[in-house]
Amino acid sequence: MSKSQKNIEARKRSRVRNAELSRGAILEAALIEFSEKGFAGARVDEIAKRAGVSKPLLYGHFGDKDAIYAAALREAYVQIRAAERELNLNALQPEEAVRTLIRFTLQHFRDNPWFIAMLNNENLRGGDTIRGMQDAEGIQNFLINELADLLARGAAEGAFRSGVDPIEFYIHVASLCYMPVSNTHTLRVAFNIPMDDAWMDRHGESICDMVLSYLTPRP
Amino acid sequence: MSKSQKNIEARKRSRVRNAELSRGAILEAALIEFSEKGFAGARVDEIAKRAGVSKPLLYGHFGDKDAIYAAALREAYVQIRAAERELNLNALQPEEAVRTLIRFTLQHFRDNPWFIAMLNNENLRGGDTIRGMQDAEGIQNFLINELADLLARGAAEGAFRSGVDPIEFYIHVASLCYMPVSNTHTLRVAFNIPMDDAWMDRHGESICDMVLSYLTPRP
Amino acid sequence: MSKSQKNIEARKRSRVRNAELSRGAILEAALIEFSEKGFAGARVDEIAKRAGVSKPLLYGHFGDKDAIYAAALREAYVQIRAAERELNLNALQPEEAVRTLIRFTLQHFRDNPWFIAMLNNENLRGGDTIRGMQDAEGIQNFLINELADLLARGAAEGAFRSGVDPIEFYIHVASLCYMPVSNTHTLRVAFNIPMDDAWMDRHGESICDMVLSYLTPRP
Amino acid sequence: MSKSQKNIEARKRSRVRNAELSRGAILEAALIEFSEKGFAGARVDEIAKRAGVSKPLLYGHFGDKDAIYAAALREAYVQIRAAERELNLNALQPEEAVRTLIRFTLQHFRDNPWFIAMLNNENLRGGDTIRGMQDAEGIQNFLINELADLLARGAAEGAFRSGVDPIEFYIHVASLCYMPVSNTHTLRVAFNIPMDDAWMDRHGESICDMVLSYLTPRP
DNA sequence: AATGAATGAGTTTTCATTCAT
DNA sequence: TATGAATGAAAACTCATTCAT
Repeated sequence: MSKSQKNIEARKRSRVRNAELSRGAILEAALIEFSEKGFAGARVDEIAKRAGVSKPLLYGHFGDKDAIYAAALREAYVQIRAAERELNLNALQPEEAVRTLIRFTLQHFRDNPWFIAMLNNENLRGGDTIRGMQDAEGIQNFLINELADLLARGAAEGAFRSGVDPIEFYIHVASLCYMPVSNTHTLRVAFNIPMDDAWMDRHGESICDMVLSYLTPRP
Repeated sequence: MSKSQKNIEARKRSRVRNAELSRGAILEAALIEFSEKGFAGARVDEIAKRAGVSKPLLYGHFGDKDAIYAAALREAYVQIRAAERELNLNALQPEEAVRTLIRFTLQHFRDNPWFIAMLNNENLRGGDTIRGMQDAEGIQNFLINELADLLARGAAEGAFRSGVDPIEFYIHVASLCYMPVSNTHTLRVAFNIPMDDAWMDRHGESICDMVLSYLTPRP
Repeated sequence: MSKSQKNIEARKRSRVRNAELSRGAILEAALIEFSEKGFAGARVDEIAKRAGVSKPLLYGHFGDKDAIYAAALREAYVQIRAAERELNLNALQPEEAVRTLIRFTLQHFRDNPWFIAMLNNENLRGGDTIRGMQDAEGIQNFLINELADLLARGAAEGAFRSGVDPIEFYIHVASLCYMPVSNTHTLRVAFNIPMDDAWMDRHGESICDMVLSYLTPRP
Repeated sequence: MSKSQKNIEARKRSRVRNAELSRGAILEAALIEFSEKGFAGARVDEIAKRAGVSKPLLYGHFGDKDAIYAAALREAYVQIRAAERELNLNALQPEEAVRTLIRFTLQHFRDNPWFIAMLNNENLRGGDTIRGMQDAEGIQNFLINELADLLARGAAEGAFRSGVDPIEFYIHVASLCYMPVSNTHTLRVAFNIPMDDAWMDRHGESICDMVLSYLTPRP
């Protein structure tokens, strides 16, 4: 479950003591640790060691384990939102844009398993932490706005049926892409299937088919 | 996250010493505890207390925390499979059968959140335990067989397109129903939507639309 | 650390429930367990399992772990005394008798490591149990009497110096034979020597030399 | 079974946090506890309490109970070797040197019963720990070298027979001095003898007689 | 006489958190 | 700002012993 770890590296190199670097290094370490072990399984010691920081420093920055977790969860969203901004659906034909969105979403989940892990953990915990996050609401507005434009454009061109709610639609797409990644291990065993890259790629195309058949207007 | 607790109740009532009853009570308690807290967060003390049993008895029956967890995971599948057998898709028209399957699956996940919790936890742990389970492979054969029959029947009648793989198809259905339940909390905040029963019911119908549009043959 | 285990076998064969057989089987099992693990390390469960007996039966016979230990310690002496009665020093020339005694003693310790283990454990415990044993005093009278005869005979024949105290003498002999067996492991490492059968045999002859040079009258 | 406890005392006096001092205090406490109760009977709680230290600190320093035991065993050898260096046999006439060695060895064992206890425990455990000790081999080289010199000198002067192996010789001496101390309790009961200081002193002289008669050249 | 089922009281070990410098 | 040293509280697991049949 690799992550950028820019700050961790930077902090280790620099002899200068820099609060911001420390903070960033701790966040990256926390993200790794929490996503790999869950909240209860994560160890503050391990986060400190990974960040190359003493525990008192870590506590000084964040307060307690809950606060570190909350910061790491927010960091997960920050990082994932940054990646999503690279998507530019406006430049593509509607149908192609949908295929691009789906392939991107699936690949995105496959590439960043720590994000899925953080979401799953947070949901298992009942969402207490994200509910308390100040600026969390509307956290994925960017994507939803892009999608709303796309759906409108497709409907205007006659390529898509009209009246599709962008949020509901996005949840369908996210569901179809999320679950095979999130539940890889249990699916592999329960259905005795490989769940390797080839399978996943094929499954992605199947998702495209389903979604597009849904969008295509009926005669 | 309520669960049946039949054995727990029975054990409390009976004055008789009965190993099987104790085992069952422990399993029920373990299922509750592990699904609510995850592996690392679960407390053996709590399982014992909930089962109305001493810790040594619990360890005597299962060995260690890992073994209790493994038994609880298997129990989750056992219980969920039992419920699935009540579904009888053969008696329905193909399209109606698909709607029934989807509504059942969604409701099933909503009614048994402990099952989703167990699956998520196991996937977060990397699937180590289910991979080691002896009889786990092909764990959902019953459902897949029912589905294969249904898809074949629909195709024969001209109601469905042909060539749909039942496993792939089931994974789509499961994905669409699973994620909104599993990720209720983060979705609620990220998209600022209610995620209540009404929303969920509507979403279920939307899933039906998508899946049926996928199955419907193109002209 | 093999032991006769006659009773254990007999009990397992017999379908008849026999209190004496059970007692014997428990004692043998206890002797093995206590000599291998010491008092604190020994497990009552293990004793019961080895004896093929339920724990309540075991407790019914002896009372508690201390009592089992006390019975096993007595049993150790009973068994070792039985073996010593096979020695017949009277039939031999004095010098040969001493060599025989030494070789026997050394071999005896090598063959019955559980005896040494029981003695060491009891001494580590401060001898509380043997001090409380009723008939323990003068537990090795047989050997001492044989020795007293031997020394007197040797002195009368001019082969040995006179005035050697049989108990003190026996303690020297026992010391020389006991320690290399009892401390095999630490000696092997501390002096980097093999402590194998060949070494032990040679050491036995060296003990004979020392003891006989002590007994031999000076000019 | 008293021991020096220098570090324990020092740590209690000082308000300063000092890892080395803590380590030393734990070692002293562990040596006491393990020698009094054996490995299985020793309590980590008790070691911590005696050292005036919390359990986590103790585990932080050593790892687990096995590791504490291993460190205590090494410490036992370290302390006993230190004491042995005070012996200076070179300055004495050969015969007097042997008497001095024997009296010292016996007194050494009487004064430091924890050392005998540690050795006995380790041997009861099968020597697993000492076998794994890195620098354990040749642990008593100093004494053996002194002895080799002494035996050579005695032989050169005609006081001793020649060809006596120093290790074998030392094992005889150690055996004669070790067993009466190690087995005091069982000997007392088995032979109904006092085993008090007077008896022990007399026994020491008897050991001198035996050893010197062995060393004395025959005509 | 005998035992499967059960447990109170520990025992080792861990972990989030703080102290002293 | 930073950290090595330290710990209270709790967690997993064990064990001698007893209950109910």
